[in-house]
Amino acid sequence: MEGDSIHKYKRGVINNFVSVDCVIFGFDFNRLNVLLVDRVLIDESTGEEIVNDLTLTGNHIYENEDLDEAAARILFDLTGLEDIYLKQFKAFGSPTRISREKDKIWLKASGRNPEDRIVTVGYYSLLDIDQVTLQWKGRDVRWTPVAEVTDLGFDHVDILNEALKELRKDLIREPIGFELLPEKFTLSHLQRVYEVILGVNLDKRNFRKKVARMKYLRQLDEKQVGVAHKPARLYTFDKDTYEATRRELLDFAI
Amino acid sequence: MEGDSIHKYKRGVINNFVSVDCVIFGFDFNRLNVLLVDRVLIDESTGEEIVNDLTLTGNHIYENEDLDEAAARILFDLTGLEDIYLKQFKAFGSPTRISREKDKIWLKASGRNPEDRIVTVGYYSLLDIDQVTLQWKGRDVRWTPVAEVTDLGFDHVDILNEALKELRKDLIREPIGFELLPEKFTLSHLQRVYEVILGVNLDKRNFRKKVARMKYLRQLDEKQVGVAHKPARLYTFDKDTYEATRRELLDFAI
DNA sequence: GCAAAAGTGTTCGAGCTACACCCATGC
DNA sequence: GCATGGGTGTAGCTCGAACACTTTTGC
Repeated sequence: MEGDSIHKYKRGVINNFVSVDCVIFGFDFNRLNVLLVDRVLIDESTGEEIVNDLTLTGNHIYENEDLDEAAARILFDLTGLEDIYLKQFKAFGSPTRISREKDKIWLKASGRNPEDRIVTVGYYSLLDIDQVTLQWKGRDVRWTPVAEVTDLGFDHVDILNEALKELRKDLIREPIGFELLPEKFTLSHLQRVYEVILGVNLDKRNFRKKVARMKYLRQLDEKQVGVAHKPARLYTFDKDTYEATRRELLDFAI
Repeated sequence: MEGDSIHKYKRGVINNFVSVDCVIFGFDFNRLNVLLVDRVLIDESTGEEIVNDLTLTGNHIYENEDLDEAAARILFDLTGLEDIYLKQFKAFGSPTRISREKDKIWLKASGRNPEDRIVTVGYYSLLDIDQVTLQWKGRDVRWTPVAEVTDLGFDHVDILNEALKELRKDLIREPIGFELLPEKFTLSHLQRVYEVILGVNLDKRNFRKKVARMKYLRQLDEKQVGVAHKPARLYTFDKDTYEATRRELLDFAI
């Protein structure tokens, strides 16, 4: 996997002034989760933990690499996945982004100058939670329910919150919910995606009537197997149908 | 005005790696326009024009300045206006953003290294076209109909197109159309904003029924004066009512 | 046979679409 | 008095909201 990555993605001279941070969302049918990496720094002499918290996954860009490429590279390094839903949502450039002591200590220990001004570009990603390799540059990676995230390194709580806002907006307007599910999914699972992320309860019958109108959600001749209840029909997203039937200008709301 | 600007906005050490570009939209009841600045370079010895085209307005950020501040500063320098609708819409970071010969010549003449990698953050702005001072750093500034823009310096055509896409999306979803109009406006003018930007024809009666439902568009006890037809009632946007009555989750569309 | 989730129809009201004529003003 | 845009209502249809019961499977 790492070998592929080295060939597939450009590596080159690091740009020290611009980075990309990825907010990677996964869904476990009960909660929305975000992929975070452990940030641990131990004092060599005393054995004391100086830093021990979590961050998003991010990286400086390479000089020969576009922003979208950098985000795809980070996502690939972290998950081994490609062709994943990935969207740039906001650039963060406050001059005081890095002001907490532990962030400065961490940067110094990583051979960086904590006084450097770094502008970071945020991407969020949606993927099927069951496909991920939880390893990144020797650091532990873990899924954490978004609702339980309280503090993160750097300004990553801000970045996560902005990603969430954008995700909620996009989820309402564009068909992306199933990006968090396996390729074949049930309508109940899809409904859960909307309920959990938007924090609402939806009526099952009304939801299904709505789906029936979306021709691009295609019913398959397959059912769930091995479940202790009436097995549900499986659906899939049909991209061609979506492209063909999407109405460019829906209603507008002033 | 310039004096104010120097006091109001931070000036400091320039960050050479990140810039902000502003796509400033104005509306003249027939067309959507964008504010562009002339880029002219004349060979001192021969008197020959080496470069003569147009660009968006942009600038490097200062080290002590946030991205939003930089955008507001640029907008202020260019228009003398503050508290104007301004929205970050996308970061542009292709390593080949600056590859055309005339862009390199221009940068060299401005004392920059054209091989430097610069990531730029795009903002778009909506304002009343009649309030603008058309002067910027000694360069001529002009309103140009968006439909007539064919080529611009650097990658500014890409930036403009992305801004337009974002504007159209936002216009449908959020009440921002009147940002392009004077504080008091008629419903016909508002309707024109939607028609021109979205490229559609709207029914006058249906449009007005819709507006009647939006309590935040408040009818004033004032009418147009000096027009050669029945004078129209004036409306204004009531921000408090908007904040109070906005429904956070409208309908969702899968 | 029981626990668990799948699947299905109707009624009501709000809002979208389409469509045509009279009104107030300046010149 | 005429040219110009302002201002208004109705009918049909689609879609959203609310609401309860039967079906199929594993155990």
